[in-house]
Amino acid sequence: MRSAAVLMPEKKKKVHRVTVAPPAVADPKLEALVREIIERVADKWTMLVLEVLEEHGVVRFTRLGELVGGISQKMLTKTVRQMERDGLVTRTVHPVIPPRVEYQLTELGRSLGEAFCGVWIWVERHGDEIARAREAFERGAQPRSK
Amino acid sequence: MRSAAVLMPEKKKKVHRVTVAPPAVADPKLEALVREIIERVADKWTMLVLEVLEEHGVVRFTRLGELVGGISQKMLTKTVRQMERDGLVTRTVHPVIPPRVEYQLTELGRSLGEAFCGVWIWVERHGDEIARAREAFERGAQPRSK
DNA sequence: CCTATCACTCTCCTTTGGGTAAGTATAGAT
DNA sequence: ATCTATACTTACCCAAAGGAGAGTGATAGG
Repeated sequence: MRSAAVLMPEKKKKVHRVTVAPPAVADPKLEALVREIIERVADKWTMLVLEVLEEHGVVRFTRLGELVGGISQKMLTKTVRQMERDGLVTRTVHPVIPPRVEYQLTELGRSLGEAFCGVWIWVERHGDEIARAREAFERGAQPRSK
Repeated sequence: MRSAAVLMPEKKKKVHRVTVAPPAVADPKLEALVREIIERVADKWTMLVLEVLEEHGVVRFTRLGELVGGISQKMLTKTVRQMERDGLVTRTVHPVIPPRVEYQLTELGRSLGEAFCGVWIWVERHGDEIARAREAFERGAQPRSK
């Protein structure tokens, strides 16, 4: 707000340091892989579909959507295709007249589901603690700086 | 592409069924809570910050960014604030001159980190299988419909 | 005086996520 | 002839995610 730059046109430059935090990693290529998988798997819909398929076995498209709940056909298709591509589910098309497509987890998918099991349990067990922490935080209204 | 609707202006209506998949849930209110927590926690940055804090203990802002890698200050601040709000981390401000702020997991945060442990292990163990499945999928080039 | 440091915040802008609605193909039922 | 059901795809559109980069405030050190 205080016209400062106008007074000294070609000076500063400042460089200002990058905003993205560079190296500091221990294992570059393994890290990159892990990073990518995490990004793919740490997705709301993927986790939800995974859970549904884990406890319902073989499910067809529309039913899968109902079980997941609140997902649009578009996102369901996209999620399931991605999971197929990643080898987490199999997609079986029965060439009958009203089309019938069935999805189910592969061995790989099932193992991922099991790995997530701990998280589901955690959520069921500690979910309310988060709710309480959030309320307390809002109430306390953090006197951060200023 | 073939002007069909113009020929019969006020007829069909079709309703076309909703696109979002309604009820079909077993436990509405618990489901909603779980859903919300999952959405909050199944986030790339949250998972990454959680892991870094889990294995480095107490870390300050810039260092945390470097350890996570590839995160912008903006996202780091946001992620960490949210985690603080949810009671997963504590934020300690030391009122010294170049500011010094330290982050560390709470007991709750640590337990979540442990719950995710299974997923980290899974990724390390099966990550390459996903990579291979993906290649195979691309190569196979799915002859779906058409 | 200038500069650097830290932990942010703010603005600007592009990319992605994701919902809605409609279209498609096909066969059997009405 | 029209309707229905299934599993999609496509087009349109808006909102949120998230990067780039500059600004801030206080102070110690050159």
